Amino acid sequence: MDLSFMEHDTLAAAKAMLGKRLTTIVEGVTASGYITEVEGYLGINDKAAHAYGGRRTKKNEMMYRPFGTIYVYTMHGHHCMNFITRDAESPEGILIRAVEPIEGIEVMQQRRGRMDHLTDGPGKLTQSMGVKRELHNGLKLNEGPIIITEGRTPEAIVESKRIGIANKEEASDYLYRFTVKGNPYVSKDRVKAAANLGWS
DNA sequence: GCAGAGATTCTCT
DNA sequence: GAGAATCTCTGCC
Repeated sequence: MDLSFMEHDTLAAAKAMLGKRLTTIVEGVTASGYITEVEGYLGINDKAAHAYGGRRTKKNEMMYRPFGTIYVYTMHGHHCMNFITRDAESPEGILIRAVEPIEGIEVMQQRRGRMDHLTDGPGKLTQSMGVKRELHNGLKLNEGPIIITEGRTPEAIVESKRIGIANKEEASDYLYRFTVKGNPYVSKDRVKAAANLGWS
């Protein structure tokens, strides 16, 4: 699909990312899900972002690549996946925090070593979908094993504070986390599932 | 060369 | 709700 919606406005792109179908093909196995939760990270001026103040290191180098680049980092032994927006002048990106599983449930369960809670968190979905820093950091969306295509449309979008950055001063209060209202496949909050899981 | 932190997850209380 | 597990990179000594 056309990725040009990621070229200019990161927060608009983050909201547009909800409902897109994310597919990975790793070790010959396909897994996919609808994106249900994302967070925006606004680079230079965002104290919670890895690129705050223009900080540029070996670890966050991929944030300075063009929109459509995949940035995978590890922390506490888990992998987190971001889609980079804009360009080298604006090192911004979208953290993919949760998806609703569609395809490859069995391999997700196998990779996770459990039957539920497969993709309702940033470290969980990368584990379920086989995403690893050493394999996928720096690749381009839709030019390799990680693909997004059109999916579903959220009935409504909920804005909330980002998770895990409580000590980032004013940036802690930014409402840059977006979830599909009524979809239970999201991190942290226990959401009462809507009849259609929040899709229109 | 090493201490410490981090956009997390799991388990137990 | 708190604490441990666990891994890489950064920053400072």
